[in-house]
Amino acid sequence: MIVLDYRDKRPLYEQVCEKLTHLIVSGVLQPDEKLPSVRNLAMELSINPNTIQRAYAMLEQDGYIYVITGRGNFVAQPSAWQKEHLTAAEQALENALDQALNDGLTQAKVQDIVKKVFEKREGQTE
Amino acid sequence: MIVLDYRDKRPLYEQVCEKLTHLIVSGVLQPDEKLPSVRNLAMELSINPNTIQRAYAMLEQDGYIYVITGRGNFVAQPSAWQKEHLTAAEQALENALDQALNDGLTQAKVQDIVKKVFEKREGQTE
DNA sequence: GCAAGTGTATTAGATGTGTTAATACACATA
DNA sequence: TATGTGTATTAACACATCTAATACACTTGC
Repeated sequence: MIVLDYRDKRPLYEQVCEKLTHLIVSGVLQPDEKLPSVRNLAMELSINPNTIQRAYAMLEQDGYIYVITGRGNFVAQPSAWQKEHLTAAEQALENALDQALNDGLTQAKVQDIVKKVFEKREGQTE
Repeated sequence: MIVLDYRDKRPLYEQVCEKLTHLIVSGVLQPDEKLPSVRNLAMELSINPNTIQRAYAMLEQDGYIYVITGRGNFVAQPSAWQKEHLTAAEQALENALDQALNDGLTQAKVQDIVKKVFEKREGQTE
């Protein structure tokens, strides 16, 4: 379900958080679907339950999952996270574009890269 | 010359590095211009000289500055850093675009944001 | 030559974050 | 009642960051 990258310098709980978010947003994990228990996922990834707990707490904080004590963690309805998720993604992209122009990339070069990334996608999923 | 942001979660030496890089790339600091001494900049920013030293070492490593022992640190010629700086910026933008599409932004939405950022720039420097 | 300013190196300590480990408790379900 | 669940707490360790205090070699100007 998840594979950790120990070359990644980010904290483990952040990686877990990001990968689960991606599974949720992409629809691999459906709304109301039960996530692995804290202890099970910790076992599977060979890390401490506290680290999983922290990741789940962040996911709940951001509305991606909801918790029922004694039962488990479940994927929240898209209505709970979709809007904020998209605006966050938009903000991140805007910042990246600003940074790119600050770094001296021309508008033409930026458009080239946009086109390149789009074309790379065409060849894959669609 | 530089203002640190203590709300920023990144290390101080990284902030110093980034801000000096920006001053160099944008031409505010000219080639062969002398940078503030390690001790002076440390005093000015009220941080430890070791932290400045670390930032300068990274800048030298990346080719943005050169060092003459006993004299100081100086801005390197653009030929020493321009190419790698641009390719790094291109790679960063490509990653950001990939992330944006992974996060569910449509190509149309991406183009909207690109256009918006371009227009925002027109109103400023040009 | 000497003093002052420069980069550089070293060692030690304080602090904060991430992670693990070991428990404990409350709740839900079969 | 037993098991699986989330949650909370405390301690310990590793690591990165940052500070502090020195020390040394080099360059420059007097």
